[in-house]
Amino acid sequence: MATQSNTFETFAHSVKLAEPTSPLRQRICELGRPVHLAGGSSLELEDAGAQLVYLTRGSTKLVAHASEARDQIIAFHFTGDTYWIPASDNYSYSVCALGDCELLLFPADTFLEMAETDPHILRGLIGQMTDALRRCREKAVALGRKTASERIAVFLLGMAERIGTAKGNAVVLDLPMSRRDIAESLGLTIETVSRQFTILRDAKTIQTSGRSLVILNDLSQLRAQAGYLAGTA
Amino acid sequence: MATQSNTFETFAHSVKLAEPTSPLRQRICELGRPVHLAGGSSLELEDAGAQLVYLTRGSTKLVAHASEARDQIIAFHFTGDTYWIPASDNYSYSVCALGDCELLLFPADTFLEMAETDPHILRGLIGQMTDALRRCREKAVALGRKTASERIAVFLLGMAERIGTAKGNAVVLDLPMSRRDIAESLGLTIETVSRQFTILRDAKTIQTSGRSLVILNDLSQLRAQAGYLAGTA
DNA sequence: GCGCTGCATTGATCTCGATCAAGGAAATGA
DNA sequence: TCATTTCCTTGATCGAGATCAATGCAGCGC
Repeated sequence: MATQSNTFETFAHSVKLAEPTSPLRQRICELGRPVHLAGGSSLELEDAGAQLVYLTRGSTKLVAHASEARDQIIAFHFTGDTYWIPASDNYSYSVCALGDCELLLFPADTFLEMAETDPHILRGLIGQMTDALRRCREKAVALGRKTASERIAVFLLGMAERIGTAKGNAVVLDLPMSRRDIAESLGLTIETVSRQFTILRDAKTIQTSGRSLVILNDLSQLRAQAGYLAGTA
Repeated sequence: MATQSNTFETFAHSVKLAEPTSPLRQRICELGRPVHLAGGSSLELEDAGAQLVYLTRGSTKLVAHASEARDQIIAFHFTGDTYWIPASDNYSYSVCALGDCELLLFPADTFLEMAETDPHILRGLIGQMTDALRRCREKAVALGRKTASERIAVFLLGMAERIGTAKGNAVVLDLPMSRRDIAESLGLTIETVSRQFTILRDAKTIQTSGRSLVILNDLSQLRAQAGYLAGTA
């Protein structure tokens, strides 16, 4: 069907697969399992090893499950992102849809085996991974050394960059994740997140409307609050 | 000189470079800059872009500098490790020697350009990066969701795996990093780290001798304290 | 419309780890 | 050997954010 071939189309473009006629490309596309995930539902992998995901449409959260009811959201992903789900080790990992999603799922080891001969794909993957690593390291700094208000500023700026739409000097954000998700991503509680939003609202740095709409009125204020190294653009 | 050629030798082995006669291998080895770092001294990169490091001998810490005097140690590395130093973005990064070190420094972009045609090397790099990413994600869980005592347990178990030597049921650790380093790696203060060591010592879970020697007497106790997912080996 | 349910906000209190402040032990150098 | 410095440990206090507890509000089915 049309949607499905489109799925492979955009994926092929994203990882720089060879032209459509290439046998490698065909083999890889056959490997990919298209999955539809309804909002709120999650992909439990039951120790199937590391997976490579291409997110065709929608937003997901990558969650690490620690002991008890303590989850840490490792990363959010949006339409067009390619990312790894690690095999479960000390924690188990799952992907959860924030809204309805379409994704392509590849067993990472088989994918790599197939791609072994194609430097283009490998190079593309390395790019994806350096990106993921950079983001994860920045997250580690935030979780290890930042206050609640700094973490919120970092979060909002990060979201602005990835899913914000400019509107004059302001940026409009339609957040697909709940307050709980934000809290679990930032190592805080829902209440703290909510209080920080209130503070920013009172300071006119942001406006909110309903549960998901946030307007960032003062980006430079947010940057000043983010605790970034002075003199960084 | 002998040491230097050994340096390249072990590096070539680590990233699966082709046999010694290969011209690519020669070019890559010429690209690598051997650096000696005295204990405590650090490699400031002054925004020279991302770097690839091969640590021939010694231990290093990879530090992210956030605003003011707040540093977060992203990772420790030991003899034989290959790792990326990200280009500075919102934070600046530096590598600091915990003791005397020998390392090989490559500009990441040039290295990748050269390696572009060699699937073996690319594949090796992907392996390194998935490892780094897994560790960084586990660190994010620890920093975001774990108590001080859990973090210490995670740290000790991690070190045991990487640089511990088994001694019967116990593991002997000769930690190359200071309490301050441990604190900066775990998002805690020196005092808290010290207190947690004292608690573990009082519980006979560990013994210490001098500043750097730690003996882990009860690994299963540490594992139980680490807050790992139940039922994980 | 109305009531139900789940999410978000706000307030009161508590707690873990940070901060402040001394001591004590180990490495370093004369 | 002793002095100096640096690092580590221990104690007392403080505070940011967690926890506990309502209350408010948005979305949804009826």
